[in-house]
Amino acid sequence: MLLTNPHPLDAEAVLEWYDRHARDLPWRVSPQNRKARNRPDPYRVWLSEVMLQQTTVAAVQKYFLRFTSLWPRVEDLAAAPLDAVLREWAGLGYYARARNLHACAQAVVRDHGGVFPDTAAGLQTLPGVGAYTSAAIAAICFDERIAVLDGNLDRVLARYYALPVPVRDAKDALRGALQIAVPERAGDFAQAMMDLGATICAPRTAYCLVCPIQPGCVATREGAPERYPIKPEKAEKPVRRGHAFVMTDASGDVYLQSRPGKGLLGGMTEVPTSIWAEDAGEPIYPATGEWRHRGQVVHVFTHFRLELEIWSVTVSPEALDGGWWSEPAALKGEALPTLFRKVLAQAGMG
DNA sequence: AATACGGGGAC
DNA sequence: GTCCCAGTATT
Repeated sequence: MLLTNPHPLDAEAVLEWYDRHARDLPWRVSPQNRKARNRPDPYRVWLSEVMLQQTTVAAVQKYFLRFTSLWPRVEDLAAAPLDAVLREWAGLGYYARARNLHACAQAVVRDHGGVFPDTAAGLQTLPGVGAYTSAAIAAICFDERIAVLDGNLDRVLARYYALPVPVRDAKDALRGALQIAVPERAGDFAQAMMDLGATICAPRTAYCLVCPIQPGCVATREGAPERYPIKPEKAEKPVRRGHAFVMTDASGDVYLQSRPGKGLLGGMTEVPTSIWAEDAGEPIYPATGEWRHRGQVVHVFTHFRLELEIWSVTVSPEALDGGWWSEPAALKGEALPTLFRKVLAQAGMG
């Protein structure tokens, strides 16, 4: 893919805009503060970047504050039990991130003396740190002059070059075009471009009149910047169906168990369910008792839609093994993903 | 090159 | 309802 815009990306204009309009975020060092030679803590930047993978700033903030309060340094996180990390990550989604986060903290402590590598190449060897995150940390923490290409930049550059194909078919070309533009203030530039994408060149609306790179933007000149990026058509989500079983004992405690360590919701806590398939089939109750149907929970994952029939019962706790009984007041602290919080709420244990 | 992998915020 | 978000690992 050849990018034909004759106007190079104007990094100076972007930085000038950023100096006046940078977002104030808990993991960020302001451009004014950076000019006083202050750089952010790589641990905090890494933690924020992992949390922000496919996740909005709004959703991340309270998790970031909680994690840094519980575990202020990478050694603290490395020393924590994985279960504790999963409990705190519950609700944020993409739970492989939490498992990799913990493994990464331990790798930094064990293999790097508690100090994060200071290059993108070194960072990318760590668990859960890929092309984007390694570049972001290297630029933001160490001003490595490297292209930091995330979903925001995909959109900004697709518009700037009026990219006629889906971004995934021109990733290398976009990275190359961006790389050439990276200035000495690489960290501020990376954050500036992401702020630009989040606030000016937004997905549904582009506020071109206030955009610092509007003069070179081909999509703006064409008159319909929101037309870009070109989207590949998305496949229809299949539906899976099943049953979920909420058991309480005489004292009102709820039966919980752990999911397998990998795969969907890996390592997280659940109530027993049937297999999930195209047909729910008849419920096979995990214990005998007077089961009551409590309606349905619908939950949409990235690649399928799940419809669970909810059943509840009061049982005596003998014939169950492998799990544990949790007091209702303790449910908030369990590693329950949103799906199973919805299931418990539907069963009256919310 | 495709696919698996969550959840919620903003409209 | 829809869109899509500071992506990575696996196949």
